[in-house]
Amino acid sequence: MCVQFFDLINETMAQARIRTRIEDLRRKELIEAAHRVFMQHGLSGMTTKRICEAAGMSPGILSYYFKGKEDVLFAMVRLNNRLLMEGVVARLKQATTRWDRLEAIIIGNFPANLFEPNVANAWLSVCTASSTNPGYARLQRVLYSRLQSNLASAFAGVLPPERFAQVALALGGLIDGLWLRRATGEHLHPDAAIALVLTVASALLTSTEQVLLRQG
Amino acid sequence: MCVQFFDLINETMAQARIRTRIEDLRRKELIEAAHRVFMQHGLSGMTTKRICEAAGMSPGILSYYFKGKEDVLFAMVRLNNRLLMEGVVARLKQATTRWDRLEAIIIGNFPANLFEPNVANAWLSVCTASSTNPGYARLQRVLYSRLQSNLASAFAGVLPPERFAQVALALGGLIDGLWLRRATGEHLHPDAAIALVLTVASALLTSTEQVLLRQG
DNA sequence: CAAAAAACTGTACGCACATACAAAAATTCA
DNA sequence: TGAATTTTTGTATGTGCGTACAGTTTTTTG
Repeated sequence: MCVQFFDLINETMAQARIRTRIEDLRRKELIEAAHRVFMQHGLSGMTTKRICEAAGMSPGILSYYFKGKEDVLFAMVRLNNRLLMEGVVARLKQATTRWDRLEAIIIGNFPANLFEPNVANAWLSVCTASSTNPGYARLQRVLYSRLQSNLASAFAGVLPPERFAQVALALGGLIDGLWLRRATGEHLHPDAAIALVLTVASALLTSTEQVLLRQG
Repeated sequence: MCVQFFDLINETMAQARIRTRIEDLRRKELIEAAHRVFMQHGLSGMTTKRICEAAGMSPGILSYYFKGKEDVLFAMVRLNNRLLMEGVVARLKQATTRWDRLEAIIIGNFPANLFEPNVANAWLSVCTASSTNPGYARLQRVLYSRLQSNLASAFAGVLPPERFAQVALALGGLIDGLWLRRATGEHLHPDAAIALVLTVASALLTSTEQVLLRQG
């Protein structure tokens, strides 16, 4: 969930007008600065002033290159997605059996360099804000459905719909819950989180189901 | 987790000075108004103005009866705890076997009248804020340890420490994750959530462990 | 029924923030 | 080089917020 969270459709990228090299550079710098501030201070602490400061620019520059704060945030989310989804997709492509795909999804949801309190808190910030902000809510929906379809690709043909819904909710919920725990500072190694989710997955699936998953 | 969340030690209550009847009444009204605002708008939307408005009073009244906004929040949390914990405690007392206790804990974590997007969002608000606010962080720690000790009382003598840690993390994480999913508006009946957590618990425990739990 | 105390009102102050924008600096171009 | 354009700066404006408090109304008291 959390990794998929950093995803967004690149629609605005497609209709982007031609820009100067400097404009592209500055936008990139600001987005990266926003990313750093976001990770360190969370969503509510991500002020325009801090972003500009982190980028080494004057406080008013943001409104010159972006429509507003939200604009930067969404650009930032796009950037993160591009970086993070590569790993997940690569893992999924290497997988041969359905069980490998399941493992790839779970492992991909706990990247060692991201499963940290700061990142988890930043993610929580957006989860919380999505209750009032339609933009974030839409984002959440996209990410949720991506995890869902990833899991569906792993379980396709093995689990009946009803049972798939149960397993997917358990695994997805557990993944989210572990990120939430990490956000509160609980000491939890990514490998331990992966192992736990896999343990639950094994426990939840019957032996015949597991055989099917490992051979398909 | 979420139910325990509304818990707080009644220390400030104990050292409370004698108050007029009106003062107690107004404080109560303001706390209940804060609760309503909190549930509807989340933590960040819980402004003093809105609270006073919801209580049908003038905007400055809050600073007359409370030290500040935080003061109201913590009073509100105390109130919620008193209301909600009664149900959980009652269930725990009726339980005879350890398995009954486990069921009581899980059921108590998904009260039908509370497992709703508004409440879940409010809970998430505080989870998020606890990363920066030490007061909220302390609250979180108390609630977490309460769930942990509740689970420990159910599994005592049956699971070795290491295995208990695993099961407790899985169940606690799943509970949190399901609340988080509810916060995003996912349609999820409390009974379904309870059933899911119980299913995972059954799947995670060996048959001999389950026998021990059901007879102790 | 005054006088005193309590309860309440509305406003004003200070702060943090997003955003807009005029002016200045840097860069490009002819 | 000198004008035109782009880029950057610093600040100003407006908003929303928590809080304090002087003043007003209501209640209690003797």
